[in-house]
Amino acid sequence: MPELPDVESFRRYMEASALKKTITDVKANSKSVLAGITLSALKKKLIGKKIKSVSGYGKFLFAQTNDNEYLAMHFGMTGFLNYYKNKEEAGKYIRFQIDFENGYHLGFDDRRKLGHIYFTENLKEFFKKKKLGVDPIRENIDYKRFKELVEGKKGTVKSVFMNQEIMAGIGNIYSDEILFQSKIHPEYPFEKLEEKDLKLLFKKMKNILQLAIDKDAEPDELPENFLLHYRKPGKDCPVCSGTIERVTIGGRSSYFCNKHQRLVK
DNA sequence: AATATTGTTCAGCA
DNA sequence: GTGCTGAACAATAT
Repeated sequence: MPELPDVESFRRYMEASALKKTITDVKANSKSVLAGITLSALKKKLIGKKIKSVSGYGKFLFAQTNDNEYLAMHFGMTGFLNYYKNKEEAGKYIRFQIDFENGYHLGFDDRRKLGHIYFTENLKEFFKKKKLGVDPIRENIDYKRFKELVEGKKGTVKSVFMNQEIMAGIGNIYSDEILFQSKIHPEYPFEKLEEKDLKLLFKKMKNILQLAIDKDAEPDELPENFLLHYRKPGKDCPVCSGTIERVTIGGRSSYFCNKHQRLVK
């Protein structure tokens, strides 16, 4: 589930496994996995180098080399990392792989091939090119900053939270969760929100993302009454007597409670 | 067998 | 310029 909390767990995983080891080879098994760089160019950038640090921003993960350049990863819908030694431990859908001097490999596993690998010399430039908005967690934004970011935004509440150009990192699952816990319908017009709604949304956004990060983005570790355990039409709402319904926004399924998330106030 | 899926991007349209 | 919709990308899982 590669939204912000998931990417943060990948960051820790990579930090714990792939740091400070000399890279001996780089492989790409899928035509579409590399974006904006060829395999031969990437090899020149990585072989013989080490990863110095790993950082996250929005749904991107960045591995900084000792040349102060960055391998950037976006995990699409089904991507994750797998550090392993023996072939038997390799994931089923490894699209990209880094080999280390110690005989271990870091695999980029991505069943649906919607993830991409980039390389950049400059993070700021990369953010700009990707039109990446502010990461609410990594920048630890306060309410004032949040208000500035969403000032004047139109469209549905859900689409504003999903829009990576406004704030980076929140996807379908966590935007639904934030709205569910804030008791706001996903199709409610953003511009009609009152100050108290905005305050609640901000608070829930911070709380939910931080809790998910603390729990390593493991759904089983998150509270039983979170919507993410009930993403199916007809399920009983875990916090009231309502029923979970589904509506399509921006081509994605939004789940919400038909009783405590009202479209008309 | 039909339908749904954690993401991004782009064309077309109002 | 804004926002919405659908399609494309791709491969399962239920």
